[in-house]
Amino acid sequence: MDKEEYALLIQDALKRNECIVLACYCTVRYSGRVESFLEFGDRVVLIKPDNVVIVHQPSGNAPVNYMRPDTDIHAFVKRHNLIIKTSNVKNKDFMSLEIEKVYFFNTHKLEDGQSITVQGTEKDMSDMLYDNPSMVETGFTPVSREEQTTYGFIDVFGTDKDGVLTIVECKRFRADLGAVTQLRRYVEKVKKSKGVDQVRGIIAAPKITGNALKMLEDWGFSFKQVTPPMYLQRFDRDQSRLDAFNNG
Amino acid sequence: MDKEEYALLIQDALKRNECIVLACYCTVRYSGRVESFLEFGDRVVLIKPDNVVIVHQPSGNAPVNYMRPDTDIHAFVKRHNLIIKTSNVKNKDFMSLEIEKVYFFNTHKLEDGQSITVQGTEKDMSDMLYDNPSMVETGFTPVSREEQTTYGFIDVFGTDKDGVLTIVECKRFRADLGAVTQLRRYVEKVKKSKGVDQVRGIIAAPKITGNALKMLEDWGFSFKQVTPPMYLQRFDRDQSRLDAFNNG
DNA sequence: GGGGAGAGATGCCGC
DNA sequence: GCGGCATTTCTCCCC
Repeated sequence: MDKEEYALLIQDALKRNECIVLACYCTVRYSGRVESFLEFGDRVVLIKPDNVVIVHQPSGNAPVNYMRPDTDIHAFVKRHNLIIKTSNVKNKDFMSLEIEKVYFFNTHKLEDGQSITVQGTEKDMSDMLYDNPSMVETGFTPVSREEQTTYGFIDVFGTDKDGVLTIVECKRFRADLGAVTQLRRYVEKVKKSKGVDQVRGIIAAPKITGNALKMLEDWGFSFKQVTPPMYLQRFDRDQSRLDAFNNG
Repeated sequence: MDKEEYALLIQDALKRNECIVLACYCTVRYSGRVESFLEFGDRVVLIKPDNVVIVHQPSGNAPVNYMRPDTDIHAFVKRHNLIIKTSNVKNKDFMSLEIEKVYFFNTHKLEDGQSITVQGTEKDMSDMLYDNPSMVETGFTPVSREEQTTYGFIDVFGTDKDGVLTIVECKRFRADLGAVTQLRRYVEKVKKSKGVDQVRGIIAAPKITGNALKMLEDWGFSFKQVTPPMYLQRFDRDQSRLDAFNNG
């Protein structure tokens, strides 16, 4: 097919708000938060009805270049190549594709009103600790959850068996140095805000890095190993369900 | 086309290591680091030669679900629907698509040995400060860059006009609380490691959040406003080049 | 829109 | 593989 025809097909599809997919041999130039250039090679281009443009190389998880929603998209032929020139003035983003060859091209009207549901997030973990405070330690009594406005985003906030204010910071995977400094900021905020000397800090996570544990102990905080609600449980103790997933 | 045929086409394309793109009406189920489910709707599926699988809804920048490289991919028909079942045992990741209708389908062999080149990263910014130390402050003398092994990843390390050890932490966009705690960790490490009382800390960035600035000053550090090499310069003062970009 | 924090973050580099 | 960190991070939520 002629490149002029592809340019027209893209223009029509954009007008009809269709999704566009093409595979091609092209360069990619981007200018915005950084400047980047990608020499000629084979790529897949996805243009969505909300005017997102995504460019993928044949390998790798992440797109090599992209434009965020509400991008202006123009397709035309210049010097015998198909040009897709995109700009998002609001984001100060610009991307341009120079396409020498189109391998395949398709468009279709796509509609999808569904939203993904996710379970096993950090929020689920803090809910678990709130509902099962003994998982933190004996005598721990939660007072509030997601104390956002006053002290920051404290996951679980309560008192220990001696009535001392205690802040619990949850991490879903592995607590790192950032988690410790985060906890420390909360503890200091609460100390100042409540005017008390003693506020305990606990990190609850399945694991913690060595440096983070050292810094945690240097600051007088402690680590409580907690397995999040469904983290790897399936794989550790319900092999039959795993098999069902594989073969089902 | 029959769903059995699509299953065969996918199997063949996988064998030939081709890139596969399809638009379809499907559900997506994921189980791994979390569990997620997405009800029937229109999506675009991209399968790459390195066995990455990416699922996009018709809107939004990011994929709604994905599988990382080296995923096992199987396509077959079950209960009149096309199933794409993927698993990555190493990552303990599982994703399954149930496809009721295929809108379009394409495969092609794609090859790309190119790598993207990027300018304007934080590394470029620390290079600029290393080469132009007066941008930090008068009398600043860089000693080393990327002091990685001993103290962490210090961007620029040097001495001020009085010979006091000075650590510069660069941020490409806006420095936040995390940047301040990061700087603070470096300063403390260096103090301890070198056995000196006084080590200065400077954050160099185009802007800084209010809370971060307050914490910075509480800790006796300082902020130096630095415009990164090409951040927005094009837009501010070279309108002609911008127009050139827009018009091709 | 700023600001803070999570994310199935990802990806890179160094040890 | 762990660990620390940048990312055109993105996204959500609250102020």
